[in-house]
Amino acid sequence: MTKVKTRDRILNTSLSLFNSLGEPNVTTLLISDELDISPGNLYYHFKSKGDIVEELFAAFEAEMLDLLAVPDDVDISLDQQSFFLHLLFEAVARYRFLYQDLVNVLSRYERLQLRFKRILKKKTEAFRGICESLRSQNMMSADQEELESLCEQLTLTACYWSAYDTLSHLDDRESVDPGRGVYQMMNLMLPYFAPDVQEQAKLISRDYLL
Amino acid sequence: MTKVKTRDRILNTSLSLFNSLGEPNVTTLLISDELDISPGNLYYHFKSKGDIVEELFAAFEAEMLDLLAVPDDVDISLDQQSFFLHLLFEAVARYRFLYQDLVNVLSRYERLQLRFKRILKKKTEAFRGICESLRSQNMMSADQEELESLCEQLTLTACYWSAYDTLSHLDDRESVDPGRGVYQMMNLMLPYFAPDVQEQAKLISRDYLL
DNA sequence: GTCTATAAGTAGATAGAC
DNA sequence: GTCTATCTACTTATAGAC
Repeated sequence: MTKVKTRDRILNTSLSLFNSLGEPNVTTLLISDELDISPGNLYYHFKSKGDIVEELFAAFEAEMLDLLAVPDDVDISLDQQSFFLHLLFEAVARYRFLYQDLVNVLSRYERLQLRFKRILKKKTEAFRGICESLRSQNMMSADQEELESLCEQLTLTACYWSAYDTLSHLDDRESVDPGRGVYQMMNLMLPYFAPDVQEQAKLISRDYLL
Repeated sequence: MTKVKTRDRILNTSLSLFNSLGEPNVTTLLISDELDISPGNLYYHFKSKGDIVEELFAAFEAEMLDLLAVPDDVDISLDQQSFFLHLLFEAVARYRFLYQDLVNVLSRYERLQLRFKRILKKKTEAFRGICESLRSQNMMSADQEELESLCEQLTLTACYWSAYDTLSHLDDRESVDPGRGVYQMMNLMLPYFAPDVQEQAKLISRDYLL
């Protein structure tokens, strides 16, 4: 049978507790309690709480870098683009504990700072790539300054939408719906689309509102 | 001479430490140390750390509600609008500790949740008011759906710009420049402005880039 | 691999003298 | 109003038995 290893159970449970309670509020004791194992056992698998955080971060990082490795010499369709956004928001939502208390987490685990910033930078670059692809297909028009501002706005929104959304229902922090985020991102780009593309984009984005 | 009361010194120092180190990382001992007073003395003035946070929050809330009490039957000019944004970003920057670890702070001081959400709501309403004023002056055009999405985006950005900006320089967290934030907010509205207004808005917003 | 027991450290908060 | 001393509670982490 599929017997999940304790080590992985610790990671899974930690992630889920971090997401729902906030990483700083989750003690190693709570994690081991939730798993019905002893604190000592937890420390057999991870030499510190920070190690758990770092390993979760590494998984997040890997997913992100994989997702953001967009080939930049290919024409991108609106559908591909919204699908990309969808995946992006799902990934962020899965590791939302990082974003919810970002400054706090990054200041206590300093080694993550640079790596997080690198991901942020890649995100902006990916958005720039997408916009430039759309622009080269005459689906979008924006001057350099507008584009720069837009891509930063997209990065900011990709980061903080889930945290902002969480505010609306701080009571149950289990569920997060990535749909609204995608919708919002599409709306950010909308004004820069060509008229016919706008219509198409509106239809796609509304689907994400469920 | 102007002898500042200990109570106020505690508030000022706490605010400044919260902003630069993050509220969860600031202990009552650190605050009293910084002020060269004893921990006991601090607890003479405030019966708990939470009380300090709540009092700072109350000041933030008062400033915000005052600022957001926009009369909604008056025509608003672009200059007034950007000035409003400027004040808004300054106020947020002054209490940025709230935003940097928002979920964490609100979950530990539950009584602040509703009040914070109320401010958020007022913010969105203020933006809606401004947009509708501009719209009634034919300076702006947007359908209801666009406007709703835009106002939410403005609220999100007003909240998180300073935290996002902090990421770029996590090393020195003393200084925050509200200018970029205003620029970014103006850029969000820009596409919905009438052509001549756009030109004017671009000039204004660029001034904020310093 | 897993447990129990416990050390070591830190945070928030209080008591009582001056 | 301010100080010193101290308490309680909690968190991370380790030691050593099974």
